[in-house]
Amino acid sequence: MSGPAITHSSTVEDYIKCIYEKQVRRDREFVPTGQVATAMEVAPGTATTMMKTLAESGLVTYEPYTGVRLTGDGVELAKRVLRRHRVVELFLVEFMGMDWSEVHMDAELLEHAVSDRLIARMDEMLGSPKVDPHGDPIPSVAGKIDETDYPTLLNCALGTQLTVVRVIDQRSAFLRLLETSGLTPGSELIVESRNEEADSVLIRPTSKKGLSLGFRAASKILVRQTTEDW
Amino acid sequence: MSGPAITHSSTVEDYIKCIYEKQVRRDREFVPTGQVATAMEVAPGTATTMMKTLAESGLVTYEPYTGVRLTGDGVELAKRVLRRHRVVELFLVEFMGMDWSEVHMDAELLEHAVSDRLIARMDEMLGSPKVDPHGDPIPSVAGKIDETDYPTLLNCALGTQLTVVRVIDQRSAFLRLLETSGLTPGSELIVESRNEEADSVLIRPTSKKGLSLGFRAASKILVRQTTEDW
DNA sequence: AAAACACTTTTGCCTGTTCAAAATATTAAA
DNA sequence: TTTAATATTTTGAACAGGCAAAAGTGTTTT
Repeated sequence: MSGPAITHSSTVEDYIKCIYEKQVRRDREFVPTGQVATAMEVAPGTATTMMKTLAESGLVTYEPYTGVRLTGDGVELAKRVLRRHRVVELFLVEFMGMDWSEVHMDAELLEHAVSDRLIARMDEMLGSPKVDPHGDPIPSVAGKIDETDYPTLLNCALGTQLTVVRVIDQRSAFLRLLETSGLTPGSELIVESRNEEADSVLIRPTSKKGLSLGFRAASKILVRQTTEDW
Repeated sequence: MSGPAITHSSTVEDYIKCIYEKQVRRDREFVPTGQVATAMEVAPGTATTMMKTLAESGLVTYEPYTGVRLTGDGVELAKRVLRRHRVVELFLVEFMGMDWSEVHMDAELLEHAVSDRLIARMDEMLGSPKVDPHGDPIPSVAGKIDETDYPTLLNCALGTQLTVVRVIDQRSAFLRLLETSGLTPGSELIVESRNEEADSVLIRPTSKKGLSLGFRAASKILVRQTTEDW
C-alpha cells in the first residue's frame, strides 16, 4: 500500500494538480516551467523556484530549460487532490442543489480542507461515482482513474449520433452556454460539418436547434459514439 | 451595513476566534498575550508579534503587558468565522450522518474554505438553526448572537429539573462520555449535591444511573431550568 | 556565424508566520 | 522594599511563497 501519506501545503497541491493536468494528455513530454507559471498566474521565476522545491520533495523530475514531469509520488498526490475536488463538486451538485456551472471555485478551496473521512462519506452518499458533473473521471481511493482519450467535437466522426461525455473548461459562462444549448454531459448530438477556414463547427443537439461553435470551443467538448449499453 | 468585508488569512481568523472565545465571558477585561499563545499552541513571542499585527489591522486593541481586546471589526470577524464553523458542524451532523463528537476538527478546517454562498445554502437546508450540535449559538448573517449566560453544573440550583443547553469542550473523548451518560444537549437531569473538598458533583440524568463528575468537567456543562415552552 | 527573439533562471528583496533565547517588566514573596 | 518568580517583549533567524528586473540559454532569423 501507499506510504505514510505525507501532507503537503495547498500551494504544493495546486502546482502538482496543475502539472498533472498539463502532462496527462501529452505523454512523455516535459511540461515547460513557463506554462506552469501562466496556469498558476505567478511570475516565471516563482515557478522555477517552485519546480526546484517540488523536485527536492521527489514529486517531479526537473530538467532546467526543459520543464518538469511528475514522479510516481507526484502522480499519486495529483490523483488524491483530483479525487477530493471531483467528489466535492459532485456532492455540491447532487446533495446541495448547486449548479454544475458554479461549483468549481468552491471545490477549488474545499479540496484542501476536506478530510479523508469526509470524502469517504461523500463518496458513500454518492454511491462511489465514476465521474463528476463535468464528466471528469474521479480517481478511486487506490488511485485508479479512467484515462480514456475521448475525441473532441474537432476530431470526431461527422454525421453519427454522439453523446457528450466530458467538458474540459470550468468557466461558468461557458458551462451555462452548454446548458442552454443542450450540451451537458449525457446529451446527444450530431456534428454536421466543420470548416477550418471559417473556424466553425456545425452541430445539432438532439431536441434543440442546430448551432455553430468555434474550433476553440469545440475542442473543449469530448464525445463518444452513442451506444445502447451505457 | 458592514463594509467591503476584507478577507483575512486563516491564521488571523484563528487568532481572532480564539481571542473572542476568551473575552466573551470575562467582559471588559483584556485577554493576556500568554493565554492566546497557549491556546494557539505557539511560542509567547509569536503571540506578541501577532497581537501587534492584529492591532495594526484594527481588529484588536493591544496594551503591552496587559493583553488584547477585540475591536468592533474584530468581533464582527470573529462572529463570521464562528457562524461558518457552527453551521458546518451542524450540517455535518444533520446531513452527513457524522457524530457530534467528531465534527469539530473537520469544521476547524472547513470554516476557512467555505464560501458565503455555501454557508447560506447549508443554513437554508438546516432551516436557519440557532445552535450547533454542542449547543453553541450560531451568529446570524447580521452578526446577532444569543449571548445568554447559562449557569454550569457548578453554580446551578440543586434538586431541580434542568436541561443541558450547551457543552463547552470539543474534545471528542469528553463528548463521547457525555453521550453514553445521557448528557447531550436537550437531555434532562438533576444535580443532587456538590462537595468542593471531594471535587465532586453528583448528578442524576433522566433515565440513567446517577453519576459523579469532577468540578472541571461539571463546569463545562451549561444548563437552564427545564420549562415547558421549549 | 552573428544578431535577434523568446524563454528560463538567478538575484535581491518583501510579507507572513513561526521559533529560541536574551532582555524587560510585573507581581509575589521574603 | 529588595528579592525571587513569572510573564511579556525583543532580537535574530528561519521557512514558505511571491515579485521585479538582471543575467543567462536556446532557438530562429538574417
